[in-house]
Amino acid sequence: MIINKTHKERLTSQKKIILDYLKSTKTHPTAQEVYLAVKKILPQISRATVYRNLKMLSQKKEILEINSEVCHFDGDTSLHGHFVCQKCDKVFDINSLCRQCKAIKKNKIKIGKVQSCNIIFYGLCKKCQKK
Amino acid sequence: MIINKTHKERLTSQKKIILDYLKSTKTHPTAQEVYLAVKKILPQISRATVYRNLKMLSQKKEILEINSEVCHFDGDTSLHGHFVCQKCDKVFDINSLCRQCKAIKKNKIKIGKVQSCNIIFYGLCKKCQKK
DNA sequence: ATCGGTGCAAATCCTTTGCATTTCC
DNA sequence: GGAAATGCAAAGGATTTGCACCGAT
Repeated sequence: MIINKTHKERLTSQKKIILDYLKSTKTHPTAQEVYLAVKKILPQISRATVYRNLKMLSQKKEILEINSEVCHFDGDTSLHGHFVCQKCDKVFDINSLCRQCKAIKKNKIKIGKVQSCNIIFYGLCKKCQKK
Repeated sequence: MIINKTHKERLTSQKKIILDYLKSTKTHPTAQEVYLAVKKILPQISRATVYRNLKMLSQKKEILEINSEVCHFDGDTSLHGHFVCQKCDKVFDINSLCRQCKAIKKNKIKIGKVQSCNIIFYGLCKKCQKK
């Protein structure tokens, strides 16, 4: 007799704090920045745990991975684009996305089934332009 | 008296072959794949040279960097998007980009000056869906 | 002849993994 | 109590760098 084991995921304090941090910030932190921020609350946390949780959370679409040159994370999973400054490496939200990108996101494409997207513009932010 | 030195870039056979390869293929190769392909023509080439040239060429916008989970390169620098299959890691071109993305690409944005963009959709390609 | 580019090997950086231990349900 | 998650340290993989030599202009 085969028993259907339900491998249930557990909510550890580490995971909760990582997710809370990402939902509360708008800075689009890197894995390293998440690690440092969470370390202030849980000083004994290891990088491995942060990486494992970030990977799991983005697989389950609870957070968004922004694959620019260095990977950033976003707790806001609504459809929006990003602007990355090539000088200061800051990430900004771009909320005005057109119908066509939204249509592609919603599977309206011949190539395959779309699950997520990354719309990134690179350039110099206002602040860095003035320097 | 200050002499304006013109640090002139040289066209080495290595750089030419790397660029030719990228312009001739539509497979969006990774750095490793470029290395292997170019190695067939120039067996003594080193990875360092490939990395150095790829970086230089994309900085000068002669090629395009596609920052998905693993970085791919594209010799076609015209404005277009990509679809990356999360199973087979193949990259497909998406040529229908919306007016708004084109407008953003053309600097019409408050956040800063746009220099390049990366529009990537992730999902399963037709072939992998059938498996 | 100059000095930018190359090849090599070592260094670095980011991320993953194996394993003993802890902790959530 | 038992599986899932953690912390640690070590491994892995991709990319960069230092340096002596080579070769394009």
